Amino acid sequence: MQFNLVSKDPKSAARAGEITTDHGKINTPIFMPVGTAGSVKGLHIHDVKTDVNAEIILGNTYHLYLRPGLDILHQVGGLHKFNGWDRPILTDSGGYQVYSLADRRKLTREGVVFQSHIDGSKHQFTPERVMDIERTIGADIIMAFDECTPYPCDYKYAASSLDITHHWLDRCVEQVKNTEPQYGYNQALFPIVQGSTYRDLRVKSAEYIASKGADGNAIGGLSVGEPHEDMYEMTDLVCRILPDDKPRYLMGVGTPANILESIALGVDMFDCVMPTRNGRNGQLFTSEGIINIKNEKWKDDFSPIDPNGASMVDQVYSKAYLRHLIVSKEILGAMIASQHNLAFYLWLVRQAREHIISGDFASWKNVMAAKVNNRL
RNA sequence: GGGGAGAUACCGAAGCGGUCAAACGGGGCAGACUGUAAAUCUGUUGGCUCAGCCUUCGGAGGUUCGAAUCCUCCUCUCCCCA
Repeated sequence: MQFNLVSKDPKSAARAGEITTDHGKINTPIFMPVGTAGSVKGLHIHDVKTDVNAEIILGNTYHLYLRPGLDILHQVGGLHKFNGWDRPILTDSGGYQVYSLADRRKLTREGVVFQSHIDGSKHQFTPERVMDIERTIGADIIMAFDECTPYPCDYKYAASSLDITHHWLDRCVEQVKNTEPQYGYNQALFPIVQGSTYRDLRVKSAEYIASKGADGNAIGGLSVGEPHEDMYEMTDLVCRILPDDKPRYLMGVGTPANILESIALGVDMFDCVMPTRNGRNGQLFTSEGIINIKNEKWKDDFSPIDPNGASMVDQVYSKAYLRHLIVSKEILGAMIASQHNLAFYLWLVRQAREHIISGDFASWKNVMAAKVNNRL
């Protein structure tokens, strides 16, 4: 994997770049649709590619390991072959499930024992095991196994958790070094900075992660309920330490405004379930602001979902029709809303990239960040 | 013509003398959702000058300290028999 910086914004830390993988190039800053179980919920892979114009999508190690399981993924030749997506894929390691499934797992320095949310069966995830699983899934970018700490998180816990995450990272690096990709293309390991909302822990972690010389670096443990100011403060702090010539990935972020602000701090990659999950629940993100399409006021608004929208669905369907579909719990409603939101997110990061290259990102960002936060 | 059952808030449906402005569903309205245990979850849903008051359980009377709940008549629905 390679990263080339294309352009830097003179008035902020924003940059435009290009990641090259064996499955093609990724223009940064980029938003990566989340496809936890091997599918971007509600969308055909064809639409993710040609309508949303996604350049890379996510898969999840924990979920894919449980279902369909490694046998199937190995038989078919990896996730790309399985779901038909021939562009880059990134897999999260299950570190987020250490957080979100906290009441069904036991964490030790050795690893984590999960109780499956599907059938209750027990499974052990160690850094070595997770690397093996990510090898079998076959993503282009594989995430180190970490603990995403909750918020709030007391200092003592955050510090000891960080120590474990760093220890696990060493083991991930070692395991990746000692194993080969299974399908003939390369896999890049991204380590993850943790440290909750504590400056000294974040600095310590960022310095440690930077010292590993990975192809790209991630910032985790944010957007878990902390105030936005804390999230930006930590992101800023960490971005100043992580190497400039490697992509920076802010995990799990976020709202359109979060993404714009974080790009300004030097982040290159994002992922979030928000466009799909919130879309299914009737929340639309548009260039003019946020719409709760379930609200009564849209019932007779026959204008396009988003007149400036980048997706086919924006032109074809009206707000009133989409409201009807969502309110009626029609599957198509969830599909349209998800597709619209993802297309908007991808449009937004493409715009950001263009403005970084043209040199007016900072001023554009300030206007746009306010606009996308409007409640319509 | 004869016999029986029933009418409760937007809808369905509990309640069968006080703790009932009335359970529970649905619908309506609003909110939440950030590396997806989420096509999920939460709040609210008679009115008002709102820790109190007013009007409500088909209609009109009545019994009672007190009625959605008991009695009488009326209106309307549904079922069975002829």
